[in-house]
Amino acid sequence: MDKYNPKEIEKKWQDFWAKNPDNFSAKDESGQEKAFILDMFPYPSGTGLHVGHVEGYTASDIYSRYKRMNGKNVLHPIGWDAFGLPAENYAIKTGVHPKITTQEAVETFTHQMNAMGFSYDWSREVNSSLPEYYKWTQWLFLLFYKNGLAYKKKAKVNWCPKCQTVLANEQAENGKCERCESEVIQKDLEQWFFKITDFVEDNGETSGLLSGLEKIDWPNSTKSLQKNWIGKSEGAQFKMSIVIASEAKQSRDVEINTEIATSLSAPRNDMYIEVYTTRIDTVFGMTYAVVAPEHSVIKEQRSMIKNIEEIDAYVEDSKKKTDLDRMEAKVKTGVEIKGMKVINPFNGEALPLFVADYVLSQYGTGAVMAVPAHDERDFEFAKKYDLPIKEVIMPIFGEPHEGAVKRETVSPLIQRKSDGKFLFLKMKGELNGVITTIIGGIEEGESIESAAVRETLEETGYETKFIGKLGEKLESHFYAPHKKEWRERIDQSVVLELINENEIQEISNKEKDLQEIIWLTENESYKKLIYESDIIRMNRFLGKETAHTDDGRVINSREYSNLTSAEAREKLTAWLEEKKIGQRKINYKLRDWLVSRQRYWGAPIPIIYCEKCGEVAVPEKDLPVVLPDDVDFKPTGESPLKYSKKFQEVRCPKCGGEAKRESDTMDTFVCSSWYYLRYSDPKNEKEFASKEKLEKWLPVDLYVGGAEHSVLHLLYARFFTKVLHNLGYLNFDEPFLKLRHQGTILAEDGTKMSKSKGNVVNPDDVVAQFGADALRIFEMFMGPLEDAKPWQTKGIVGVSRFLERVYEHFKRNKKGLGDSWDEWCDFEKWKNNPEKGDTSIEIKTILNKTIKGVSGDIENLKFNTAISKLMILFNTIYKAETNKQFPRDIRLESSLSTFITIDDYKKIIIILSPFAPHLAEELWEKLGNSESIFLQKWPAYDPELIKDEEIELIVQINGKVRDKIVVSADISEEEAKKLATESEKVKIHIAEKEIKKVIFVKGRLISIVI
RNA sequence: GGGCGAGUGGCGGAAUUGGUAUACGCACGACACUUAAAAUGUCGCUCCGUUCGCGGAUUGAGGGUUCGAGUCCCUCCUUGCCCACCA
Repeated sequence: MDKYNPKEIEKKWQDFWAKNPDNFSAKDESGQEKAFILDMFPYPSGTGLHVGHVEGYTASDIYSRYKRMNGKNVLHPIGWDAFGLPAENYAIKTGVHPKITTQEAVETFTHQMNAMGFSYDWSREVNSSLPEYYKWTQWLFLLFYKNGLAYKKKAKVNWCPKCQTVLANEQAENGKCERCESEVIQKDLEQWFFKITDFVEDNGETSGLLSGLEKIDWPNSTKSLQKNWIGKSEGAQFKMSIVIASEAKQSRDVEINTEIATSLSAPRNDMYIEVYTTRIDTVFGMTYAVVAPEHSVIKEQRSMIKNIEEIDAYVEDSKKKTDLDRMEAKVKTGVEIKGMKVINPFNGEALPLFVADYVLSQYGTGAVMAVPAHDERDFEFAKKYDLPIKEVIMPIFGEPHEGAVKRETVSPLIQRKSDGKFLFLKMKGELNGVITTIIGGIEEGESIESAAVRETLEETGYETKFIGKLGEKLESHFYAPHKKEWRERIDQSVVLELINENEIQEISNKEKDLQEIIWLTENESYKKLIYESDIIRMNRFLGKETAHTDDGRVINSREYSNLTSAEAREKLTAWLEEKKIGQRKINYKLRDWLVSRQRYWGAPIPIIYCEKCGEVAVPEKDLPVVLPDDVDFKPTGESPLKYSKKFQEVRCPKCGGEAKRESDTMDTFVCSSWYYLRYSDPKNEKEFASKEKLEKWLPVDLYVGGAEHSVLHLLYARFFTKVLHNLGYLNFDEPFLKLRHQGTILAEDGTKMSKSKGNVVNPDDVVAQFGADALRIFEMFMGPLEDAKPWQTKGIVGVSRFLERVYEHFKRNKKGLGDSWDEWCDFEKWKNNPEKGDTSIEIKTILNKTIKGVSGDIENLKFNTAISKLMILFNTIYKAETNKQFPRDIRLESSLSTFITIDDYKKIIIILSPFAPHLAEELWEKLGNSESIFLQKWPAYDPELIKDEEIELIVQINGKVRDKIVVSADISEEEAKKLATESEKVKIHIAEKEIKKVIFVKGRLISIVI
């Protein structure tokens, strides 16, 4: 037997698995418990598989093999997300048909996947670009259409001038095309949409896209990305009447204007704008209002607008701007609409109205109330145009508020008796004749300007009050109890500064005076609740010149003053509803999904336009609408399908008259939104999948794929599942119960791998050099599955050496010194060796521990630690056997003490097998087995054997490790204490001191406090 | 600007979820085998000190809770990813 030769071994077993596909196929008929383990199906690109693919696929492969060996009926399929722009763009450049490039890429991918030893069930392979697949994509489109969930609408859409197609909002990142980076422009076009917004909230029995997140095991980051994308916000929408500017001036009186405002409910006044806000509690701070350039008020009230030319010019100007321009504009721009004012219905104030493109037309009502004191954008705008800023929210200090962090104890210095009202202020100056620093509190409700700090000095009996502003000399006053009045003190000068907790600590170390003063006022109370975030909030409130946007207590708001923000929102909204001026309103950032594309390489939308009958669905019997082959790909702004006569010209299915086909195709995300369902029944010609098989295999138990799909694919797939659940086709409403992302594999220097940098690692090269088993193990060993990890070319030799050693060790464990494998491996002798008896206890223990550990690690997808445990197992055995060096026969003799029975040896090979399937099959065969190792049962561990009889008890003194003593594992506390105190090392440290306390943690440590 | 993570040796990373920090691997060093090198094997490898027994420090910095903190709490710093005028 020769050296470990992965090339030979791997080829051999890949051929074997290809000839025995049943080993890995999912059994429709089996009564065993199912496990659906799914990889995100790849886009078969011309560049082939990259190391990132290999990472995710290896993880799911290990998991699948493990589950099969644990008696699960595993469905582990693969397929191709084969439609898409790159193939079409390549066709435009070279004239090679996408069908051909895609087919070639699929072959390359298939070849590479087999070369990695992935145990897919190839009998269930799907390809979204084949008619037998997209027939059902079209069928699903029609299902949506018939249920009012697919509709056509003229819409302002993101248009990529380079790709010559419409993009979904999700694909127009930062105003740039996701694929080609060109700037996206806005176009008005007839487009198809899916009503994804109908499924944000629960819909009958079907959980919504939001609430459904709560019941699935997904990474939190992915859940929160989806939540943010949906962007739910709860607020109020209300009408503000528009009045002629000159009239508004006369009616300052609140009563009158409130009447005008409330009279909006009457039909005689339809002059109003409607605004949406989540901060109705700040409504009394409104000092102007803003509409988006696209807002209808500009078109409808032209006669009222005095500066209409100026407004038109501004609107024209912002129309020209792309979304990118608008976003990148550092300074907000806008123009006042002269000649009209809007009335704040709450106080009747007439306020100026602006048009500005910092307001988005697509969100809410396209109009907002502006509260510069409490909104950063409004603040910025108000500063620029010199508009008034009116504060109506006061932060709350020293009181529980949203986001407050409760802390039960604080250091003595800032434990002050002041009824929970804290503001950390440092007063530095002369106090009672001594230069000193004190830390003071502020009464709730007092603003910093009126009463800065109150301090009671108990030794004088006088309460002292300092009045002034931060950074300035304060006036100090004292309260004379006998006169019951405040008097000014002139003998002290104190400067007030804001400080944070760290500084308080520093002061405590440096200034003893301070401590004394504080202690004088302090000694009754050591424990107090304070709120850490107060310091930050206070800094923000006092420090920067900026809007402060936190909730707080409402001020300057008539009868609503003194309410908290939350209370005020409730009451103000109720008032709006009562007066019929407005109502509660929930808005979402998520908009309906634009699914039509003016492209060739996608599934045609199965709709026919007839002059008589209008829009007609293609009848089910006519599906699929096949994509024609003879098409000119050159983009024109319209779908290439428009120019295929054969495709275009069609009879109306209703009236038989002349008609035309819809020439748009579907977004590829439509194809990938349901492919996981198809795996359950991939050959079905009558249904997208039979109900019975869907119920057998779905939902997906584990889904592994890149985090870049956190929003698009994963949201759309959930939407599809919810629709199908809602319509009674599925008995589950979340498709993927457990989701894990593989982390990005970075280049060696920690940057992203990219073709342009030339630092892409090609898995083929690694396989050629080290073998697939080595690459699999290496990628799993690099670190946690979900972390981003840099590639380390040198690191792979470590796992390669490990595999070599496994192979070498296998050889060495055999009897005989001949050269041929048969002579090396006298298994009969090994099996029945009467002198050897059982596996040595040390090896048995570590083997059982490893079985337990590796099993647990695979369950938790912690492959890096699983591999390290396997390495430890082999190192232990190997080391024990090689503790004597050459000559070889002595070494073999020495292995007597580490003898392993053939049954235990089998267990070792089995637990290695999911990681290194080729090597494991090879060794398994060499052990004389004819059946594949992957048909074997995963070994169970013996719980008796993993218990340690003796442990190393750690002895700590005052938290420091001072000794380690070997004791029996179930040692009692008394015994442990006795043994510990008898230890010489411990005696030295205890010396004469008294033992105050002993903490005993069974089986682990004993901690002595002196 | 907002959201979510992460900071542990020269490097990738481990740590039973509050109980021996640095497992496993890479790189590095010494030795063995060799004419030599590679390969392989054995030993060493956080830092500082050391009389070679051991002592001290250490998980981005500072503070807190605890008998005990990489792990929990607070502040600050650095960094990654995603979102970004959504009222």
